[in-house]
Amino acid sequence: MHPLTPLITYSNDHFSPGSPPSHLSPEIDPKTGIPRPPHPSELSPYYPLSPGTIGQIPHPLGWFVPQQGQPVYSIPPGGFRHSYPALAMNASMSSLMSSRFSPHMVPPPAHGLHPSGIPHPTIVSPIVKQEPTQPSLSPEGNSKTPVIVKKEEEKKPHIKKPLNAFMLYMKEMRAKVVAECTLKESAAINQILGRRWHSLSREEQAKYYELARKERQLHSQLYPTWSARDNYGKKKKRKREKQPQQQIQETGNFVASKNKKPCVQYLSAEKSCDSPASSHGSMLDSPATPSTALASPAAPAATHSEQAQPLSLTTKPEARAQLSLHSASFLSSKAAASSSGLTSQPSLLSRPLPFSSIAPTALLTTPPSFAAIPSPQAALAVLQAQPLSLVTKPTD
DNA sequence: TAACCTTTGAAGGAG
DNA sequence: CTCCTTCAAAGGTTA
Repeated sequence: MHPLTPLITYSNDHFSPGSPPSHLSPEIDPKTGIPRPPHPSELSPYYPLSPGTIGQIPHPLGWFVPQQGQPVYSIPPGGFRHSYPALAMNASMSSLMSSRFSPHMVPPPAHGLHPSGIPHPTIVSPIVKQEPTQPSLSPEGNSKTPVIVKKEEEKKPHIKKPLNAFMLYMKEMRAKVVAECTLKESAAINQILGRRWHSLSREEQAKYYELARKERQLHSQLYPTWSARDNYGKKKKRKREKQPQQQIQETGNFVASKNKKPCVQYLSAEKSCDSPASSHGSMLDSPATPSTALASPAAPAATHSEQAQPLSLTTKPEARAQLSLHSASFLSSKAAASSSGLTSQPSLLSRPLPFSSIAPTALLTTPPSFAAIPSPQAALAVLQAQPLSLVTKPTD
């Protein structure tokens, strides 16, 4: 499918399996307990920019011209050769950097700069799906100076959002799932991936969270003035009348997440190849009984909550609902106990459970015990079977 | 041809 | 602070 394997650089050799928390902990924001952006000095080892990577920035359309006084990429006629000033060059060049953010930032590298050539740049050519014209600009285009300048600015390449943990995971695993399944629709594949994501072990998810964090760091370093808001409107607006929340309220079905097409449509189709997945990633075609893989005699009680919401305490309504349903057991679990800050810091609930906030020992000693529930669907069924009224506020 | 679908997570704006 | 919206990838499907 993909001529080039995306996320090549995200292979395990960039991780030290099982070690994420150890180097994450120092980056916890003392205030929030959330992993904070590292100091620039911390960044270089992860995202060292090679002359090549800088050189991969696309055409100097003028958007590189320092804006707001930021020191940025002054592009020599021959292309970028200088390192990004804010970042130290390092021989150990993170391939992440070169592959994720650079590939298409550059005209074909004269000296073979992007070995990976991974086709999923953060920056895409300005030609890509830009609004046909700049509405804000005068259609006549008679004036020049201010308009042109503005035009130049608006012509700046579309800087894409950095991929989040799940997106990174999807890129890495999609090919596998596609290969294992007969399915081809991305929507279906994504559903499978979503379930497998939840079945990943904490350690494995931590890898992707960490990667995503690094991506964001690098992204922010490369494009200090970029805002996610910049991309708003770049995509055609969806023509959905009903918002997910509205739908949920209307239906009263707290599990009917997102008001999207019934998952059944895809899930039923992918049944054949979808497996509850394990943390081994090699169980794409494993039977529907993951128990053998993850058989963990201990911790049967925490199974529900972990299965339903193994890691992410997202802001999604359904997720919160699930969390609420199981908050008691969840909070009484070992993981919860290890991250005692959870209860005292509500803000933590609004984002993925920061791995760095979890004691490394907890990450390592609380293996996902999904075995008790045969499948995510089963877990969901359990959740659905529990009336909301049963929600009890966890009391300590 | 372009939007939709589907997933999770991040970010930003509104209230 | 909470809630909501948008976008990120991807490719078959649909209008």
